[in-house]
Parts: sequence; C-alpha cells; structure tokens
Amino acid sequence: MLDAGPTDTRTRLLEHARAVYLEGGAWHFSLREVARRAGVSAPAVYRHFDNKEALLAAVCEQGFHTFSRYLFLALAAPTPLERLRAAGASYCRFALENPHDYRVIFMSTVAEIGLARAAPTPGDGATFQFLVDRVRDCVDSGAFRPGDPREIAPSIWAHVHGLAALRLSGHLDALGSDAAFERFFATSTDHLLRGFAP
Amino acid sequence: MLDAGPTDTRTRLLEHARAVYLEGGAWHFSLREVARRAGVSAPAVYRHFDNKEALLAAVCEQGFHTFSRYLFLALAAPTPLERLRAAGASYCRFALENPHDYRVIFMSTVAEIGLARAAPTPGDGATFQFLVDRVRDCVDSGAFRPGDPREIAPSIWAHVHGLAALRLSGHLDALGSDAAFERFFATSTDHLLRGFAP
DNA sequence: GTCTATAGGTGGATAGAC
DNA sequence: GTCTATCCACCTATAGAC
Repeated sequence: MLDAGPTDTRTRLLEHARAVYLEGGAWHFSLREVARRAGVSAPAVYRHFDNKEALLAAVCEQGFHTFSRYLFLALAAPTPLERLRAAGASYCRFALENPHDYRVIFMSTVAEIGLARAAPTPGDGATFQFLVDRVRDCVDSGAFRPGDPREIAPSIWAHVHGLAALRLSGHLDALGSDAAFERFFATSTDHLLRGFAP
Repeated sequence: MLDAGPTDTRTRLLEHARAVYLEGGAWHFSLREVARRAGVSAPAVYRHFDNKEALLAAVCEQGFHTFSRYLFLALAAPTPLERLRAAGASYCRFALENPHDYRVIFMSTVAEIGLARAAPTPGDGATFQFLVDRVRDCVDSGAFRPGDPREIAPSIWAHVHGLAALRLSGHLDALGSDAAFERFFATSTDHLLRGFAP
C-alpha cells in the first residue's frame, strides 16, 4: 500500500470506532465516544458517515472480513478431512482472538445490535456454503459416510459455535487457559466428526 | 397459594418488569418503563427494590427457576439414556419458549447485562451438575462407554447450546418452523450421543 | 408509600457560523 | 470539513412534601 501521509479523518474515525467497539462491544458503542477519541467533535462524524449505524456497520464489515481470512487459511490443508478440521481450529482461534467480532457476527440479534441491515448473516451466505463445501468434500472423498452435507453442516456448526459461545460467555472457564480450551475444542469436535466417518 | 386479594405494588412491579424484560431483553430494560406500566412513578420503585439492578436480578432469578423446572421434568423418564435425551428436549423447549430468559442465562456476559452479581452461572452450579449426573448415570449403567462425565458433559452442553443459540440468533431459520427445528435438534443430539455409546 | 420536582448523566442528531 | 451551540430524547437516582 502506498504511503498516504497523515491518515485522513475518516480512516482515523474508523480505527477509533473499531477500538471502542472492541472494548465495549456493539452495545456500548457510542458515536460521541468515537469522536472524542478521534479528537473531533461529534457532528464532524456525520461528514463521513450517515449516522451511528453506518459507522458501526463499517466496523462490523471489517470483523466479517477478518473471519473470512481465518477460515480460508484452512484450505491449505492437504485432505478434505484435514481441511474440515483446520476450519474448526481456525473458527476457534477467531473466536478467542476476536471475541467482540465473534459476538456480533454469531451471537447477536438484529434488534439487539441496532443495525437495520447487520453484517452479512453467516447462515445463508458464503461462510455457511464454505462449511457445506468442506463437508461435501468429506462425503465425496469417502472420509464421511454418505449423507446430505446441508444437514450435516448445521450440526457441526452448532457444535463449534456452542463451544466458542460458552467459552466467550465464561461458562467454560473451568476448562482452564485458552490453550487448554483449544485442545478441548479439538477433541470434542473430532469426536463429533468421527460420528460421520464410515 | 392463598388469595392475597388485589396484588400489592411489589408483585405488580415484578410482573411488569418481567413483561418489559421478555419484550426487550435485559438491554432495553428500564426502570421507568416498568414504573409506567405498573401505573406508579419511577421513584416509587425504590420503595420496593434497591435499584434497577436489584429489580432486574429478581426477574432473572425467575427465569432461572423456570429453566430448572423444564430440566427436572426429564427425571421422569425411565432409563438413564432416556433421561439424558429428555433433558436435551427440555433444554430445547425452554430455549424456544423463553428466548429472553435463555439469552440472559446462557448468552450474556456480566459486563453486558449490567448485573454485578448476575443470575447463578449454570456452568459451576447445580444445573451443570445435573447434566454431569445424567451423563454419569449413562456411563455407570453401560449406556455410554467408560469415560469421565465431567469431560463428556461440556461437549454435550456445547452441542445443545450451539443449536439453541444459533436458532435464537436467527442463523438456523432455514430449518423451518420451531417444530422442524425441534426434530433437527433431537436428530443432531442423538447423533452426538451415539458417539458415546459402546 | 407514593407523589412532584429536580439533579445530573448518557446519547443521537441538526442548524448555522467559519 | 469542522466547529459551537442547541434541541430532544432517554435514563438512574435523590430530596422533600403529603
């Protein structure tokens, strides 16, 4: 990327917006707070974003892209089953390393977050299709028993989401450190996947 | 319960508080709104509850008791495995029929909800122990392979929570009606449980 | 116990000067 | 583009009269 000199206000607003958002989540997100940190007045924000919702949406979009990056790393693995397992590990790491992004993407309701058009819903978008494709690869390659990938995928998604969500909500603190949780995550997911093996 | 005549203000406040809470969740919960609906002024609430947090905590406690009622229904089933499956079905029904309660109990962070001492955490309380006991019954009776119930339980919990949470967040709308989702829930959970069978 | 009045805080958004 | 000034809405909580 070429050097753009001193960052313009819009970029700076976006950066601080992300910081505010990462600290307090979508609920404590306030346009005024972002403006304060960026060193501009609140009305100035409206020169760059239509309103609070548009600013937050811009931040959420970043989070969704981050998630995609994590997920597509899994494509480097050599076999279908390993790609699926790698996808699970990436999913887990994303949740642990970007908890607020994870909460907004997977644990929020439209009404809660206050976004009329929230970030792209993973359930009916390219992300869910990614998982279906990984499962289909396993079925087609014989790593899984014959079955409908569109029925197997939600089951797997629910499992990994359940683990991640309970962890982020603090309900699995008893499992220890993040590293220990990652191991449990892998073990638990592998156990489920073995249920689909021939 | 004996007839107490016209409900006193405290009881009426609690009822309306629950209504407000059920409609908007913990985040939109406002002491003033509760007072409005109960037909009293906002300061009057402080005669019955220390502050907003205490009022909300009282409501949350109700939700937690409701959850316990659902769960203990499962004890009526005749065999260990059936009791565990019934517990899963109860868990699912509770989530579908009390979505706001479910969100607060299982999908919230202390910081988010604004309760210093939130409702009892299921992860280290009697509720999690209930699940561990159901799993232990399955292991002891030979319905499950030998294994540590305290390691199997979180895996099962994560699975049912994942299904419920994705459903409540709208990410599994594609599965159809609540009845259709309940069937998918049972199928998916049964699949996981079969993985623990001998 | 309940009220009115009030203090003091958050926030989103707009008008108009520069 | 950015500012100040402003308006409006909402909220929690307290003081003191009745």
